Amino acid sequence: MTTTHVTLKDIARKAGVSTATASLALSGDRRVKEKTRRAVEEAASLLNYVPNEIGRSLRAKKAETIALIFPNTPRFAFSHPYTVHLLQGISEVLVHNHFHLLVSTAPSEADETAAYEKIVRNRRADGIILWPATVRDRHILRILDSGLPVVYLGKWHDGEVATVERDEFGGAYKATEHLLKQGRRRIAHISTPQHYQVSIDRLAGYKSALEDYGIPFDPSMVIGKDFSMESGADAARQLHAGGFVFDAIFGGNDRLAIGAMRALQQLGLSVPHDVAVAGCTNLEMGTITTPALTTIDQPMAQVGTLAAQKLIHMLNGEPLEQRQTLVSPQLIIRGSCGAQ
Amino acid sequence: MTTTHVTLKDIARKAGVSTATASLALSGDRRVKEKTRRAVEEAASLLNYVPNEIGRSLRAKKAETIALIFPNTPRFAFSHPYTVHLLQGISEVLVHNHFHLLVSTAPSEADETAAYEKIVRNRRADGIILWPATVRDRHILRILDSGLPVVYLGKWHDGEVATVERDEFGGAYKATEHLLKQGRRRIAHISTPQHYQVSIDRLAGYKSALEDYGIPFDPSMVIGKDFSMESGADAARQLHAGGFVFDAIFGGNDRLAIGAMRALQQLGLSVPHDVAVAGCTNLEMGTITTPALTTIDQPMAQVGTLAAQKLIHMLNGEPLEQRQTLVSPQLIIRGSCGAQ
DNA sequence: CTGAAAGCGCTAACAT
DNA sequence: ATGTTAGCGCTTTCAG
Repeated sequence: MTTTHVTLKDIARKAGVSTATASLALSGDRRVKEKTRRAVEEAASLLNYVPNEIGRSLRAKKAETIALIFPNTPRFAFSHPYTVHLLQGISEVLVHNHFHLLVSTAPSEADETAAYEKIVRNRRADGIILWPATVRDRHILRILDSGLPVVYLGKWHDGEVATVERDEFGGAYKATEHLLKQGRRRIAHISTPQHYQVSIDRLAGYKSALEDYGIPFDPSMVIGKDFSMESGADAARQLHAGGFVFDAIFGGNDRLAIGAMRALQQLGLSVPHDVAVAGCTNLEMGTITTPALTTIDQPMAQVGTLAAQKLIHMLNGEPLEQRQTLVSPQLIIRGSCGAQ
Repeated sequence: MTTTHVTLKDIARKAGVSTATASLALSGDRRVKEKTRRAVEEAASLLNYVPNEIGRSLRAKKAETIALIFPNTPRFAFSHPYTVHLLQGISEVLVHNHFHLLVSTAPSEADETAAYEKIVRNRRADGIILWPATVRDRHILRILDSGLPVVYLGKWHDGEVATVERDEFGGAYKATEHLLKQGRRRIAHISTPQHYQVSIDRLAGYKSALEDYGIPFDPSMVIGKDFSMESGADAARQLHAGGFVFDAIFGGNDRLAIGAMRALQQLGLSVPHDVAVAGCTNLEMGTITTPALTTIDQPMAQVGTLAAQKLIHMLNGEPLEQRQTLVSPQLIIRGSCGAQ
C-alpha cells in the first residue's frame, strides 16, 4: 500500500546526490558518472519511484496528452456509430507514442462554450482532435483560434486548419451510383438532419450521381428524418402512401435504410425486386437483414489513426505532408440492391 | 489567435494587485474588498484568463481527473459492446462534476504493467475506474494496491475494494429460467472463453437455473466458443450434427445467439418452435432478427454512473453507502423463446 | 484588506 | 561530474 508519493527528492537523498543529478541520471544524461547513475537508478527502483507528471508538465509546459473533444453531450457522442472505431484508431497511435487521451464532452447543448474553453486553455492537453458539431456551431471557431494544435475531423473551408475528413459525398455518390448501375431510376433518399455537414454531403453526393446519370433531381423524392430505424420505416411508409413511384431508396444511414427495408417488406414489397435499398455507415446489423444491406463503409479507425498521427507530428514541430486528408469510403455490396 | 497563455500574474498586474490577492479575488474569498474583486474579475475577463490547471493540480496535489483503465488493447476495449454505454454513464457524471476523463488502454498484452503503473502513480488521475481483465491478470493487484481510489467493475473477493458489479449470474439465470418456463428442458449453452469472469458467471447462472428446476446438468450441452456470430453458427451446427437432442439454446452473448439462430434456421429448424433461443447483452441487432431475440440487458450506463459517483464520493472523503454495488439485469422478452 | 514568501515536483542554465 | 538556483502557475499561510 504505497500511499505517500515518492518524489525525486527522496531518491536523491537516498542516493546521496542532488535532485538535479538524480534527474539527469534518470534521463540517461551522459554527463553523470556511470556509477552515480547506477546508484540513482537503484534508489529509484528500490523506492519504486514514478515521476510525477504534473510537476513535469508544469515545467515542460506540455501535458503529453491530447484531447478528443465532442461538442455534444455524452449521450450523443457515445451513441454515434462511428465513435468506437474512432476511439480505437486514436488510442492505438497514442498508446504507442506514450500520450494520454482525454475524452471530453459537453454538459449540455447550452453550456458548450464553457466546456470548450476549459479544455482548450487550461493546458490539460497539448493538442486537440475535434469532432465536428452542427454546422452552425460558432464555438468551433474559438477552438480553432485558440492557438492549440487542432485536427478537425470534417470539412473546413480554411486551408490552414489540419483536417482528416471522410468523403461522405463520395460515399453517397458510390451508393447511389450502384443503385443506378442496377438499372434503378426512381431513387428516393431518406436524409438525416441538414444541420449536420455529413447530411448535407450525403444529399449532395446522391444528387450528383443522379445528375451524372441524367436523372433530374426530384425534391419530392427526398424525405428528411432523424437517425432511427423507426424514422426509416416512417419514411418508407410515407413514400409508399404518397403514391410515389420509386424503385430504390438510399438511406442517409444504415438504421434508416434497415427501418425502411423492413417497412417495405411489411407492406408486401420485395427487396430488392420491387425496391432496392442501400444504406451508409456499415453497421454490423446490416449483415443480418434479409437481404443483407448494401452500404458504405467509412474507415473510421483509419481516420482516428491519421488524426492522431497528424497531431503528434504537429506537436513535434514536424512538417505535415498534407494539411488536409480525405479518406475514401468503400462500397460494400450485399444483397439489398440486387447485385450479387 | 491567443497564443501566449495569460497567467494569474498578468491579471494581477493589470488589476494592480498581487497574485495572491488576485487568486483570492477569483476564488470569491470574502476577505478581499468588493471593489478589488471586481477590478480583478474585470481584468480576468478582459484578458480572457483561464487558470492553468496543471499549476493548480501541482499545488493541490490533485488532477480533477479520473482514469478509466482497460487492461486491454484498444482493439479489445473499444469493440466490446458494453464500452460505449459505460463511457456514456461515466461521462455524464464527470462532466457535471467538472472532472476530466482519461481513457487508458494497454499497448499490447505483454506490456500491460508499464501502462498501469504509469497511469496509477504519475498523479495524472486522482482515481481509477478499472475494467476487469481476464481473471488471471495479476497486474490488477498492483492497481488495487497503489493507494489510489479505485472502483472495480467486477467481482472482487475482498470486501475492502469498491466495486460496481453487474449481476451476470442473475442475468443468465433469468434467461435460462425463462426458457424453462416455456417448457424447454434440453437447454444447450454456448459459452464464451472461461478465463473471463463474466463467462464463468453466465455458465454458473445457467447451471443454477437448471438445478432449481430439477434438470441435471449435462456437460455435453455446453459448447465453448469465442464471441462472434460465426462461432454461434458453428456451435449450433455442431450441436445439430452431434445428434444431441435440444429444444433451446442460451447464448453466452447476443452475437453467439444470433449466429446460432440463423444457423438453425438454415438447417431447416424453426425458432422458437423447434428450438428456442435466448441471448445476453442486448445488442440492437437482436431487435431485427426474425424472430426478435430474447435477451438480457445489463444497465451499463448505470454501471458507469454509479462507478463515477462512487469514485467522486471517495475522492471527496465522503463515506460510501455501499462499498460494493450489484446492478440488476433485465430480461427482455421478444419472440425467440416462444413467449409473447 | 492586501502583499510577501514559500512550496507543490520537476528540469535546465549556470556555477563549481 | 555534480550541486545551486531559479522558475513553470498556482494557492495559502503569515505578516503587515
